[in-house]
Amino acid sequence: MRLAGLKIGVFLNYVDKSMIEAKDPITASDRVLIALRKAIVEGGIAAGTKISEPELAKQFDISRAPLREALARLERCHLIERTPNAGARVVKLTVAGLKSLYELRETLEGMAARLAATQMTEQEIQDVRQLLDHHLSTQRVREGESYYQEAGDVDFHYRLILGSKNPYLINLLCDELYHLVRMYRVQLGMNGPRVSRAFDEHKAILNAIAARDGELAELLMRRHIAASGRNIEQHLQQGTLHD
Amino acid sequence: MRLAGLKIGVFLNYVDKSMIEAKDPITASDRVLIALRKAIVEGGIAAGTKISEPELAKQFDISRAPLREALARLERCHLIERTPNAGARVVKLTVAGLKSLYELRETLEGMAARLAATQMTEQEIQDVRQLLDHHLSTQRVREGESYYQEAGDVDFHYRLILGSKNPYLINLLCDELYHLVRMYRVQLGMNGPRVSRAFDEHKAILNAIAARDGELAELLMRRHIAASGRNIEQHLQQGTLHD
DNA sequence: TCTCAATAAATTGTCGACATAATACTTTTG
DNA sequence: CAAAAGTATTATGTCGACAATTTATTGAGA
Repeated sequence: MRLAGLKIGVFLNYVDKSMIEAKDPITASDRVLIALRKAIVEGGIAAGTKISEPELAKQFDISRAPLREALARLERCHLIERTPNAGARVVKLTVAGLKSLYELRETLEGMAARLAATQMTEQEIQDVRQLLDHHLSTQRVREGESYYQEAGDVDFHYRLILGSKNPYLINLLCDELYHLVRMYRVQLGMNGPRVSRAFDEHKAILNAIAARDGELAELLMRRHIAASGRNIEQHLQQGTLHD
Repeated sequence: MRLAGLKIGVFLNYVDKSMIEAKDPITASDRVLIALRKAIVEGGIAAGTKISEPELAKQFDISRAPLREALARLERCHLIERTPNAGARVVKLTVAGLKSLYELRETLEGMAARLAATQMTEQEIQDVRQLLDHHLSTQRVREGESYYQEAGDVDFHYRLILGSKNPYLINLLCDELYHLVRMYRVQLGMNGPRVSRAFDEHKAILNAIAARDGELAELLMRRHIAASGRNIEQHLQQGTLHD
């Protein structure tokens, strides 16, 4: 399964084995990457913590070689920051960082929605519609079930991004930016009342795509992302995490 | 020198020592990264070539450890593609890849111009204006001098990107996408007649920014990028590089 | 007591070698 | 002769150890 020059293996980074069949012989580097990423995103390793290579290597019972490769990939996702000859630290969650991140995400997912309106096949659109209906009926979205909160929202955005058919954009959103976005959401306990409203917004976006109206799809997606960003920003400002 | 959470060391990837003072104690990995990147971008290592780790390590007289780190960073720039347990290959230049790349670049640099219109200081705008005037008078742009072709165009875009003040966007355009863009331009011998016209477009974009008109700046920048992309696409289609 | 220099400890960057998986080649079989 | 299976070779992934640099600690001097 290929996609215009980018192998599907790229999406191994996206969501754990559930959505994409995991590649069987996961290398040791991949294993610690997934474990470390989960720990960082979910706060198991606190934001701002210094990363100790010898300590982590011993903890995962591997050499420093595959660990360093995993760290390189974490840096690529902006989850850690490395300084030459000094070491790595887990990123801090800041208001300025969140704004910059969502500013970029708004543009990129808006672009994805616009492209999806012209690039998605009727079948793909139909599948997403079925996905939304399924979430609505089965998961009791309007009551704020956690399933939709997590996987449902992810799945919807995921399909539209893939629908753009632009491999660079896909790689960017699914691999390099998604985990940091999720880190903000998870560590700030995003279970807000926005869930049900987000569902309606998803439907509106899909309708625009089905109508092949790229401009409208982009506009609605940008608003959708912006609203989500403001929602997180509120939690971040009134939380304990300052600057 | 910091910039809202991203160290300036990031820009070491951008253009060799000329524009940003190079960090004195370059690590061995950095050295081979710069050398390899130059070789790939300029065609010294042909597109599509299989990368042999032992061979390159011997060639640069280093171990495989720093070489592999350099390769990881090259993959980050989309200059090579790695498959687990198989190896790495230099990317191929394709029409589809070029379109996807410029589709993304159009969006991102448009965003940069829009943000620059509100984020750049009057001093920074003045500096860019001075830069353009200097290029016009000294380098005889209108006759198609190669200096403007290379460094001048780079420098203009570079300053606007920095002017966006968005560290993620800056990192993306300057580190991850720029070298691949340059690879297309260099390997297709872009010395076209677009040079003088590009200069006028630069002036128009800067005027919009100076007027703090973000929407116009974005629109003009998008057209500017799109025209450049079409220009390269023509060379690519009629060249020897098919598919 | 505070500041600065010198030393000591720890960490990162690099090296050479081994284990495992992929590729190329040879041999066997239909 | 073609195709498939088995073997041989090469390359990638991983390991433990050394060198160079940074950070922490100690000591000296004002």
